[in-house]
Amino acid sequence: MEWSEEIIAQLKDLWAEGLSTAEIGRRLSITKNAVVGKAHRLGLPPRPSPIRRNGSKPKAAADKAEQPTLIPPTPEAPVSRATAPAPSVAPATQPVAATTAPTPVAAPSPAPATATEAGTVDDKTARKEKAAPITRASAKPKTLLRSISDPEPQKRRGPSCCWPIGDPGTPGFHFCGATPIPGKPYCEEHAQIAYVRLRDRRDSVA
DNA sequence: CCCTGATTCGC
DNA sequence: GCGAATCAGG
Repeated sequence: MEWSEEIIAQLKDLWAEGLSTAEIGRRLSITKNAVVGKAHRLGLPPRPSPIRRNGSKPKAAADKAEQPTLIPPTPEAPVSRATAPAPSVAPATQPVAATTAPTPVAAPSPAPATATEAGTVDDKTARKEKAAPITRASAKPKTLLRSISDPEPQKRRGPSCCWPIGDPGTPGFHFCGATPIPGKPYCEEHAQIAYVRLRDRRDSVA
């Protein structure tokens, strides 16, 4: 796997957007493991994980007998207690990023009755499609990104596919812009990637 | 069972 | 450095 700067940039972006590792993996046509692994190596901020590994290591780690690592008795007791401190600390402008809604299912398509295509396919499979959690236009207040001609495409003209092309923050970045499928934020091409069947998403992309 | 992310470890 | 295998919680 060649982690080009661009790929890495996309990974970072998607990661920052709160997409699941699997989601990111699908989009980059790689496995979630690759995503997670790379993310860690890149030192990307970990996201809420349900698990905490530590109890046991059936693997070779088993012999990793924990050394009685003398841990200094945390000599620090600076806490003036109470939450009073933090005097001139940041004005609490901490945006906390979009960590809130990883999978908001922002699908603007309210009616699952998209018989158009769903009807034919297996009911379950069809409805199994999950809306890409990508927030419409990964337009993060990246300052420099602002310079893009129009931050709100679908505002003035017809809707356009907002699939990100390139790395947000770099000159070449842009959104797909193609005509989206009615009721969806992406064009047909990207909708296929964005909306994945839960059943056989394993090898979707390709 | 499905999902999820984290860590380990052979490559 | 990479990522499959594995682990582990929801």
